[in-house]
Amino acid sequence: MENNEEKYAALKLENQICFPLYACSKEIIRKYKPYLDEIDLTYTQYITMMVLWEKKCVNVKTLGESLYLDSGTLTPVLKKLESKGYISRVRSNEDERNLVVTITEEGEKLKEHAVCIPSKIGSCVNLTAKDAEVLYTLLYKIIGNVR
Amino acid sequence: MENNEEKYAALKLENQICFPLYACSKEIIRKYKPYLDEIDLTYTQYITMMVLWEKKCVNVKTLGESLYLDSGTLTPVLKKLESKGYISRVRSNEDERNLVVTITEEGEKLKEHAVCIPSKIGSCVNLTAKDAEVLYTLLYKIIGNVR
DNA sequence: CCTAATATAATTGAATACAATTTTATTATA
DNA sequence: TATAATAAAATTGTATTCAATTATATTAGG
Repeated sequence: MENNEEKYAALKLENQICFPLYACSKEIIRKYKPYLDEIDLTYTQYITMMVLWEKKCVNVKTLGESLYLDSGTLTPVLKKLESKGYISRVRSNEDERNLVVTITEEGEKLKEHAVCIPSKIGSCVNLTAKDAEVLYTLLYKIIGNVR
Repeated sequence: MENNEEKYAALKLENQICFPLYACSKEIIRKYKPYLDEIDLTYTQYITMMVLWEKKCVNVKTLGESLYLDSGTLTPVLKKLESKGYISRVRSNEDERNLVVTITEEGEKLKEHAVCIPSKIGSCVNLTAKDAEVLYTLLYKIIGNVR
């Protein structure tokens, strides 16, 4: 009977690796909320803007590959960002299937108000540079393995 | 002008620690899907059952503390699990504010069909024992820091 | 004892997230 | 060229997720 105690050990929450990933992700995103509220963005809108602050212009497919999100998630996010005036959504002339997302002047300005956010989150997460690097490497290793 | 190249470095997706956490969590949960489909559970229902497989009986507040979820998320999940016959939901006699969730015989049986899942996910995530331990420790360190 | 404060779930509303399907456009092939 | 195959977004439906509010129960303080 005593080996029954171990038979289901792998099903215990404390022995999961995905659960703390899931919990950690949610808890950090929760920490973003007050800062993102100040610039009226959700976390999903924020990471979308990150891509656009860097690339200026991107189609939905490429954006989805960058963010690991599909058009089912991105379409409403992009429509919302468009309604806020931060991006434009225009079909490509070369290939009408492609929707080209371009950052606006307003969207560029928002970057100034967002630039202080990463350090605030960083001090809250509070890892050493070494730990952060180890974590970063492990996470992308997993993403590579899983996909 | 060249220091402008660095001014916004912290806003690049590649310099985030939360984004790979978020992406990694989602991608692993996606990997669970075919296995969870076989036992007709979603990931949220699965981690809820994990707590119940271990504790048999728990109130919503304690469950929420275990899973980092509130009643707004848990109430519909628990109603769904009840409709599937895996749990019962009964108000506590001692304190009518508390809803006591108890696993049923059917819920116990489900454990047998779930016990093979962790190893399948583990081989897909494919970390060494050492890496998994490092990751685990870092994640719970962050959760501790953030909360 | 009575009322204010607190505690616990449930409800509501907005925003994801994703699988599956549909629509439209482009490309490949018979 | 005509049609089949493929590709990109959008749509649909289900299930989270969470902040804020509400409803009900319990506890504490006067």
